[in-house]
Amino acid sequence: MEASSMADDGPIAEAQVMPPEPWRPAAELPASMVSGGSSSSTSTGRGTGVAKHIGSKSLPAASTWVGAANPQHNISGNSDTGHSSVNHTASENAHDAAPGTSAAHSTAHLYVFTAEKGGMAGCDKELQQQVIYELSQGSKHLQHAQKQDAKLDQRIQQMLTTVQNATEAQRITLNRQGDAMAEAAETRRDWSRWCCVVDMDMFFAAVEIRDQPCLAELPVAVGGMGMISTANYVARRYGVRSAMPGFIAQELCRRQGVELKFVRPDYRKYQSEAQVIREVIGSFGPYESHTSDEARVDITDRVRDRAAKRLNDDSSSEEAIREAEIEAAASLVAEMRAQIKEKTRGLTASAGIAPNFTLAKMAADENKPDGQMLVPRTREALLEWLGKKSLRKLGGVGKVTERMLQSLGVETFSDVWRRRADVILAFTQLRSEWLIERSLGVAPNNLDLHEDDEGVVRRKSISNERTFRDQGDTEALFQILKELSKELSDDMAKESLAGKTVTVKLKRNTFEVVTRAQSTKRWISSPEDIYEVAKEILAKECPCTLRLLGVRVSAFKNAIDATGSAALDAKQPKLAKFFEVQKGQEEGEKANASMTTTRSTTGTSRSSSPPGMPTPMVDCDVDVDEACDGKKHGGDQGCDVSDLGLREGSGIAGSGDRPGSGEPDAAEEGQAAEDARRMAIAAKVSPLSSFFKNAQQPPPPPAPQSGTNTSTSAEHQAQDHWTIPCFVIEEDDGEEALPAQSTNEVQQGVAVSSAATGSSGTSTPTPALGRHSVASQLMLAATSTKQQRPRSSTAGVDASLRGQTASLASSSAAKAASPRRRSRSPRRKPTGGKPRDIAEFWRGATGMGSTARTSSSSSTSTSSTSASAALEGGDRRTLAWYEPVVVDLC
DNA sequence: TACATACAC
DNA sequence: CATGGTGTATGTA
Repeated sequence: MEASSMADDGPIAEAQVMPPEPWRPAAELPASMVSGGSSSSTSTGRGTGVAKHIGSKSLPAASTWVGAANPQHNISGNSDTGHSSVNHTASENAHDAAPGTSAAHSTAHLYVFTAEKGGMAGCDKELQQQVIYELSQGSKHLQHAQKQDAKLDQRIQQMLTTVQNATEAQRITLNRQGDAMAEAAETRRDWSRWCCVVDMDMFFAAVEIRDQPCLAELPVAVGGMGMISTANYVARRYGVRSAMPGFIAQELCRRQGVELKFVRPDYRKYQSEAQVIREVIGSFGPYESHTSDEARVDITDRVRDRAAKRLNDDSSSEEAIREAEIEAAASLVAEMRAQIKEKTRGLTASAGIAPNFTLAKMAADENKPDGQMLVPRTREALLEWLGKKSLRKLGGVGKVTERMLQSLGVETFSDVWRRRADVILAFTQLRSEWLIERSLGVAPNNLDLHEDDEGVVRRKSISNERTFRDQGDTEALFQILKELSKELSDDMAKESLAGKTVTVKLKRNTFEVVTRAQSTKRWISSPEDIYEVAKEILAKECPCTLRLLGVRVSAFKNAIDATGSAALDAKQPKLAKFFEVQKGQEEGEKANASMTTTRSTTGTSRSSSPPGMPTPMVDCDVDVDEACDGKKHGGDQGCDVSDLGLREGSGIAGSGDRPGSGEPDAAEEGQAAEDARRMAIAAKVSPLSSFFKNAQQPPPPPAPQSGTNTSTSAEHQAQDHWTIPCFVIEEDDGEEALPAQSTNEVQQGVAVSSAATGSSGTSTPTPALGRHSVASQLMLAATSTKQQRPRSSTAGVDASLRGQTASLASSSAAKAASPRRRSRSPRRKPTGGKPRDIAEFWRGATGMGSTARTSSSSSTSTSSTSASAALEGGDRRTLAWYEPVVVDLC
C-alpha cells in the first residue's frame, strides 16, 4: 500500500524511548491516535508515539476527546461530589464520518497488542503498529475490527451521555452507594489465606527451546502463520505477541533484520510437562489448574506450619507471626519454583503470593520471568502498591472495559473509588460492585475444589469449531458441520455427556459472528442427533459464505448448578420435580418481596478509606432517599443479588435456621390435615421448612410430558404420585458445638457476600452467584435438568433415599483436603451414599455454598484446614435422610 | 431460552 | 500463504 514512506524501518533502539507521560495533553498527540474517539488508548501513555506515519496518511484528523484523560480526574478536587470531569463533552468526537465503512477510521484495533497485561515494555511499538496497519490494509478482518470499534465508540458515547446527565444530587447518592459497596467489600476482606498463583514463563516456547537449545538466542514463536500462541522473550523484544497473527509477527521481525523462527505446537508434550509441574505444586497444598501453564495453590497450611516452627514459641506477637509467615511463604514459593525448574529440566515459573488469587495473579506478572512477588500484608501497604497500577492488569478487565474506563478517566485502581459515582453510572450494578471490590484488593481466596464426583457433570458446555477458507457452497458447509458434529460427539462420549441444547456458531467471510441455538426435548449425544439439529439451524442461514463453523452442546444431563450443588435430578427425578414446583412459588414470592439492603450490619468498622483516597463521605446533608430514587443505572436494579437470603419466609436465613438451633418449632408448621404426615417430618427440618409449607397446596398435576420419545431419549411419563424427600439435621454429639459467634459470622456472611460475587474472568471459574437467589439456586440444584426416569426405576429411587446419612463436616473436610486428583488425601472419605451431594445440597440451602471467602475468615478457621474446610469447619451437623413420603395424585 | 458480548489462556 | 479454539459469565429481550 502506501508503505513506501514507512519502509524506514528504524532500528529498535531508535523508537524505543517511550517516556511515561500519563497525562500528556491531547493536543500533543498525533491526530491519528485520537481518531478512535473516546476509546483510543492514548491516555495511558502506552500508545505514546504510535502511528505517526499512519496519522499523516489516510487516517482522519480528529478531535481531542482523549483530553478526558487529563489530570483533573486524578486531582480529585471534585471527588466529593463525584462530579465528573467528563462534562466537557465528547460531542466533538470523531464521528463526523458517515456511518458505514468510512466511519471505520478507528485505529484502536491497532493497539490490541500493545496492551500490557504482562507485556514487555521497551519494544518498538511504533513499528509494530506500522506493520500491523500495513499488512491489514484492505483485509476483511480490518474492516470488521473497525466496525466493531465504531460500535464501541458509540456505546461509550452513550455511556458518557448518561454520566453527564447525572445531577449533582444523584452523584451524591451514587457516591454513597459506592461507599456502601466499598464498605461491603471491606467486610469481605480476609488476610487469613496465603494464595499463590504459579505461572509458567512463555510456557510453550520454553518447552520447545529446552528441547532444542539452539533456538534459545533466536526469536521463537510457537504457532503458525495464522496465529502465534506464545513467543520467547527474544521475539517479544521485536514486538511479537501471543495471539498475534504469524505473518505479521514474521514481517515485524524481518523489518528489524531478524528472522522469526516458527515452531509447531506440540500440545501433548505441554500436557505431560504440565503434569510434572502440577505434581510439584500439589505437594504444597490444594490447588487448581485449568490450563497447562498456570495454577492456583493455597499454601496456607504450609506457611503456618513453617512459621510456627520458626517461631517455636507460642507467645509471639502478632507482628512477629506475620513476619514469620511472610518469610515462610516467600521461601516456600521459592522452593516450589526451584522444584519446578528441576523437575522440568529448566522450565521457569513466576509466582505471586497474596491474600487472594486475583492479587496473586497480578503479583505473578510483576516479576516475570523467573521471579516471584509477595503482595503486602497490610491494607495500607497493599493499597499503596495496588493504587498506582493500571486496571488493565486486573483479570477481567479487557480491551472494552479498559476503554470504557479510560473514557471516564479511570485508569488506575485508586481511580475507581475516587470516581465511583461515574463508575456506578457507567456500569451495571454487579460490575460496579465487582470493580470497586477489586480496586480495593478484595477478591475470593478460595479454590473451587471438588472430589471426583461420579456421574455429576460440572462443565456447562462442550464445543467444536473450525476455521476454513471462505466457503459458500452449502453442501460443503453441511459436510463440515457433519464432521464437527461427529468429533463433538466423540468428545462428549469421553465424558458421557448428553445435552439438550445445540448451538451453531458461524462466522461469515466478513468476520461477523452469529450463534443460533435450539433446544430439544431429548438428550442429545450421538453424531446423528447433533448433526440433525445443527443442520436444521444452519439451513436457515443458507445461503451464506462462511469462514468458520462451530457446534456446541449444553444443558447437560446430570449438570451441577452455580452453587456447586450436585444435581439431584439425575438420581431423584421426583425430588427434582418436587422442588421445581417450589421454585415456581418461590419466584412468585420474590417478585413481591421488598428489597433488602446490601449493607452489612456487621461492619467490623475498619476505616474504608484507602490511602490517598478521601474518607468515604458520610456527612452529606442532602436527603439520600430523595436523591436516590431518581437514578437508575442500567435500570437493572431488579435483580439485585443483595436481597439474597434475607427475605423472611424464604426459609433460608431466618433466625430459626441458625446452625445449632436444632430444635425447630413444630407448631408453627402445622397445616392442613392431609399433609400431616409430611409436615410431621418436615417440621424437624428447619431450614427447609418453608418449602414444605409452600407445598401445602398439592402440586399441580404434572402435565403429562407427552414427549416425542425416541429410542434414545428417556421416557417421559406422567406421574401419579409424588415423592417428598424428608431429612433431618442432627447435631453430631461427638463434636463440640459451633461457637455462637462464628455462627453469627457465617450467617452474616450469607447476606454480605451475596452482594459480592461477580466472579471475574472465567478461565478459572470461581463460583459465582449468578442471577439466582439462594432460594432459587437451591431449587435449581435440585432441578437444573428435568430428566425423568422410567416408572420402573421409581422403587430404586425411593430406596436410595432411605436412611442415607452423611456427615457434613467430614465430607467437606475431605473435599477441601483433596487436590484435584487426590494424590494425598489425609482425610477419609465419608462413608455411605453420596454424601457430597447431600452436603452440597445443604450448603445450597443455607447459601453457604457461595460464601466460602467470607466464612473462611471466621474464627473457626484453623491452620489445619484449608479454605473450604474452614468454611464449614464448625459445622458438625449431620444430614439424615428418611424414608420419603409418597403422596398420591388422583 | 436465545443471542450477543466480554474475557481468559 | 493472510487474524484461533474452548469455555464461562453476564446482559438483555
